[in-house]
Amino acid sequence: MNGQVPPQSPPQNIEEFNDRLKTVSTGLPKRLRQCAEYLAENVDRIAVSTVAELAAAADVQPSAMMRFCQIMGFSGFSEMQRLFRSIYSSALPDYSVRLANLRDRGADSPSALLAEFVDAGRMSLERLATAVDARLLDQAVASLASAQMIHLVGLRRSFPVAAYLSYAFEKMQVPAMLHDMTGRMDYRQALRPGDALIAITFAPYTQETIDLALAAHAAGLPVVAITDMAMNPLRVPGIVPLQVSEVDFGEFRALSATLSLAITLAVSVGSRRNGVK
Amino acid sequence: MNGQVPPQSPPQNIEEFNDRLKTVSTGLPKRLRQCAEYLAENVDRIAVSTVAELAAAADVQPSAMMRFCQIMGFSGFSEMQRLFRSIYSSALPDYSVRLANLRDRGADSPSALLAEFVDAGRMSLERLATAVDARLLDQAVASLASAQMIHLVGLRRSFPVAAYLSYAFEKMQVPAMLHDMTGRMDYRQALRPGDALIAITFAPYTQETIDLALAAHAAGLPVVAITDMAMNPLRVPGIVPLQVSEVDFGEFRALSATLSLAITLAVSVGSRRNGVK
DNA sequence: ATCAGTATGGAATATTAATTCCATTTCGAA
DNA sequence: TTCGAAATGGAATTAATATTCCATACTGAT
Repeated sequence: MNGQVPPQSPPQNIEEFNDRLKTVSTGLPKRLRQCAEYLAENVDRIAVSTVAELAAAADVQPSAMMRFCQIMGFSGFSEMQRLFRSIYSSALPDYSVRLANLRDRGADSPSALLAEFVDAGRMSLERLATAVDARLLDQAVASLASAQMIHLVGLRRSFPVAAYLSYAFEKMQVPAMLHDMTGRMDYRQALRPGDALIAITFAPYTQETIDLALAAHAAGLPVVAITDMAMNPLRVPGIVPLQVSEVDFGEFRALSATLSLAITLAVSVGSRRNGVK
Repeated sequence: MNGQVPPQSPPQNIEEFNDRLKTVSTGLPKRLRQCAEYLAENVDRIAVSTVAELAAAADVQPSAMMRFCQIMGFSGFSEMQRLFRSIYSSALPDYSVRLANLRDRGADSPSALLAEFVDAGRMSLERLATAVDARLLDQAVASLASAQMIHLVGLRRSFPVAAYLSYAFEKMQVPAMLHDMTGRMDYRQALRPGDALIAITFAPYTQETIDLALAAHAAGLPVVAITDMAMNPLRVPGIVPLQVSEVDFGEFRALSATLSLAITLAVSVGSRRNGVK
């Protein structure tokens, strides 16, 4: 019954894929139905598996899977996989290129720029939601919740984040001290046993932040680091690393993801301390 | 120096991968460093790309990428990819599913909270993108671009925004002054003809911010107000109102939309001043 | 039970990607 | 400046993977 594949343009996105899956899957013979069912339930595996793997998991022959791909409107498995791979990495198209294009078209009006930042912000938030390590987050909250005083350090680009944390902790009556380095004074003698520290720093890393964080760590205080990449100077054993990769635009980033993470940390610590559920 | 790869067991998970990345990346030659940097920032692409694609994106030859994989302790690219593919299929389906998972971990867990903030942030950004008045934005940029000096005021909850603007302007060498009210001193005599002011305030409005903004306005300076509601104390003729309605969660908000608007303003003003197209 | 039309399994082939190898270039010490 | 070692680019090789093909097994109508 499904021998002849009607010449059809392949699905371009998940919705089209699902639609086609639905319409196609009525009256499919056994093996092809297995394919449909397996793929419907395991959409996320398509991007990272080979036909052979998927076929084995669906308990059919690779050739059956191939036929199914064609019935779905793709030229073959590769084309289908291409769709899912592109969707998967949609969280990171090349922003600088897009922006360059936008500017070349003379569309550098403030509103166009805003659209870019909004977009970048949304992507950053999505990445944060998918990439955050819940275990590390729990760990960070636990170590901060029992601290006598929470020291905050973040300079230059990261200063707003530290400042916001300071505001949030004050609101929740959690003792916190913002090290803003005014007057080049680094109140590091304020770090006392029983305290903890949150350090926020992004490439290019600010030395003062690193120094204070390492000093606290050396003194045996719990340290939580909010940073960007995997390779950063605060990646040392014992420091809880919370990684945020903000999609940025040139030298600037909107800090959406970073602030969301920070506020989460603050509220979690605050409610745990105050016994609020 | 990196010719001989010490026989080493390959990283088994992201943590180990990151650790190894860190230790390895000191004193790497040019091309290999490019690999390290690219991969560090694009970890999520590894699962769904070919060596050739990654190499091209990192602007190196495939063989360089292969060498890097070996330095990382893998037998080759395939083994490294295997690690990321296995993590992918277990850890993250799609974003919305992931959010649901985060929430499922218990209502008061940090991860659940993070999901809420991420969601709130996204909604705020969407609203901002659709609700912003392009004309007012243009007007704000125009009046700021010609100012001699830009004064910034935002206290308490809004302070991080003012601080970030201050950072951004400094980066772009636009003269700006952050009125942070330390020591309860309000340098209002610093407001001079030819200057302009950006005031950021949200309900409950901080009196000092209002005062300074009104003083500037009375002195005939252009004033741009970043605020929430339509009815706010700065809604007076002559003050350019930029409205942001941040969706908040509990008592706190992540400021995603506000910061995006702020950074847009800063970059627009900066590039108009510096004549950058 | 027989036949025509499908469906299926599995091996054969074509394609694409990973990996290696080596000639050439670059870098740094003498 | 010269030499040797390390790094690099790119082509050649090898391995893996997708895709096709066809002989065989079903299925259901007569």
